[in-house]
Amino acid sequence: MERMGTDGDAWDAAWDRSLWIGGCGGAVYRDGEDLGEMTSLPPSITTTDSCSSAGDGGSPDIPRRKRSSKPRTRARSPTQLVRLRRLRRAKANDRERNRMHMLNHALEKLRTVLPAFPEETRLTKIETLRFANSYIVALARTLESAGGGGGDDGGAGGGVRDADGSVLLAVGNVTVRLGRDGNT
DNA sequence: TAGGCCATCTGGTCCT
DNA sequence: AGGACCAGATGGCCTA
Repeated sequence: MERMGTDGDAWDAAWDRSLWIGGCGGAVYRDGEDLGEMTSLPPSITTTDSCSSAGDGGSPDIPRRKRSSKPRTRARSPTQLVRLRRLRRAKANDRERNRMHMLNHALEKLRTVLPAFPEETRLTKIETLRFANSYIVALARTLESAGGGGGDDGGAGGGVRDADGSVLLAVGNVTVRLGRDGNT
């Protein structure tokens, strides 16, 4: 499997140009699984017969209403049902893939607004979320203390003003320096 | 080699 | 019926 880089502008460009898989054609079945050989269908897939009995009145005690000339669902052969199920799965996989890509894209954006780390130490997903949380708390504390407020719940630390006017923020076990112009 | 991280597939559930 | 969201399973890649 090819691993896709998720950094910044190139990713954005690819995303904007919709280069991501645009259909179900690319789906790969694990271990060459062939659903065509399935002998039973999941409960969610019902045959036309069962649908029609339920839909037309349910219990056998109740007199059946006159059948509409147009069936609610088209009759499908088992082969057609298997194909339909495969198609739906492939489409669901595609959507799920895109959903995760969007999630990763958002995570990548979040990384860019967090204080920079050396290139080699790219934050993992969980680290990014935790650090973002601590960072926000620390920034909020700094704002609060700048406005004369107080309060402390033992989480990320507040800011300490440096000699040159920049603010030192304790975010977890990392100290971040915010310059007077707001840069880190 | 074990363990961490990640992408992907999958089935279930809820909602429209 | 179909889409969104979620969590578990699986397998690949990388590093200590």
